[in-house]
Amino acid sequence: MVNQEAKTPRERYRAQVRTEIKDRAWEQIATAGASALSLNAIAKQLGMSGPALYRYYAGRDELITELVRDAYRSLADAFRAASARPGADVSTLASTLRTWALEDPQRYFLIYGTPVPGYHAPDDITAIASEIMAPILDAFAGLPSSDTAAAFDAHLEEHRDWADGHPAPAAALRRALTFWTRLHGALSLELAGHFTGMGFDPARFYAAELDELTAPRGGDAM
Amino acid sequence: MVNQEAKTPRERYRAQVRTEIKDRAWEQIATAGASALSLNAIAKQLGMSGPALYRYYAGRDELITELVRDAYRSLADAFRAASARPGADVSTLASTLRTWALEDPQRYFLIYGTPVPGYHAPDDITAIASEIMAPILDAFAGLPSSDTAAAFDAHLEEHRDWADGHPAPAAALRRALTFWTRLHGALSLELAGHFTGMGFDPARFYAAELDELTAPRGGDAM
DNA sequence: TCGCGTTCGTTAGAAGTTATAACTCCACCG
DNA sequence: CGGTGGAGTTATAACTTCTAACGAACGCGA
Repeated sequence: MVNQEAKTPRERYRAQVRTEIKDRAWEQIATAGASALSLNAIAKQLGMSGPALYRYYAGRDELITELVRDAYRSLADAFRAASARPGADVSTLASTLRTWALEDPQRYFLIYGTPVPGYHAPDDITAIASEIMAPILDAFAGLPSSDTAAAFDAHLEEHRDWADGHPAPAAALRRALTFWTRLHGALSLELAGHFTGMGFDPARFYAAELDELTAPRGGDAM
Repeated sequence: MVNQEAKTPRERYRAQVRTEIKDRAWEQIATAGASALSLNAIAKQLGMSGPALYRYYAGRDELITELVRDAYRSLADAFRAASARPGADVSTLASTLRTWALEDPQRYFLIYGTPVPGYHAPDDITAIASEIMAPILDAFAGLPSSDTAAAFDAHLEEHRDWADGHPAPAAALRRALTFWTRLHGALSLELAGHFTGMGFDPARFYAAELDELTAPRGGDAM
């Protein structure tokens, strides 16, 4: 989307049709979920019939993989932009995540939802996934932390490869990890509709979870 | 499964075939996920061809709904059994949840995974869902709690319908809620494979999260 | 014990889906 | 201005869910 360096008119056209296909795919996914995505329906919407689409994507899997890649990149970009804002902190990231998720729940589930047992994401996608972790680590590395050594911190100190050379202490790593998992827990259950009918406000619960995530504790200060 | 009161031989046979169908469906779901569930394949495995299956289930949706119901009931039963064990506490429930989830990840995702946008679960299923909450509420109601009033607790006091008349204070309700969402966050990300390649032990992280869930805090004692 | 009706399983078929193969045709590049 | 490669087409195969119509078997009641 950024590098629109299309020299030949053919490449320009091809790129345009590809994004058009993805746009329709996102519409379908937003309304009916990823499992209901139909290449045929997309082709019809574009005015061309069926197999023409295979000139642009090798198949359903390749299209979905591309959408997953875009979703990851979108979230990574949102995080990067949010953390670049002056005065940005953990709370900024949290609200960015929630806003991004509510913007298109199915896009969120495309990343953090039910995985297909056989499928393994390509390397460049997992690279973007780790790119998402960086702003979170940054945010927690700058936060004052008076941790007592939780048992998990020591374990984490020996397995900090995923931090990708980030100089944060193990306690910050753990905080970044819990930031991720707890907010995912609250968010995915909300988006999946498991809170409907319970009455309380999901946004307040999310805020309460975030609050506990940032507030230092007394004894085992998290 | 419990009430095997099948009077007529026809009903006996019918019930047996229905469970046979569900067994094959579970096998397929465990290996290929719910989206790849094929009624035709199940019929072939049972030695009968295609449309015969519609005598037993009105369609794919009804079969999946039945599987979802069974999954909920299975988890509810596991929770009930675990909380009935002498010395059972919050940690017991947590390990029960994790064991149950690891036993069949796709069954877990059938409940807490990506929702189909249009679909709305029948009432009896949501009833079982609230039945799952009861043991958690019990466990936290019995735990000593020195909470300062978090803003969310007050909000929760006004929206405690979902607790279904449980006499636990709002603080316990919040703890039960966070128990659910945090463990779901850690568990679903693990099962979805988002921890693979990060190096650390998901079980230890799960234990650390549980630890913080049960340990009372200093200031705002959670 | 015998018949009749319910239910089961079958085949046929419609309307979808993904995906491949073969063919036409136009646009662009040299 | 011609040749080539890419775009889009139809036809086809192999799937899927699901409906309709038919036959056969099973069991209940007389």
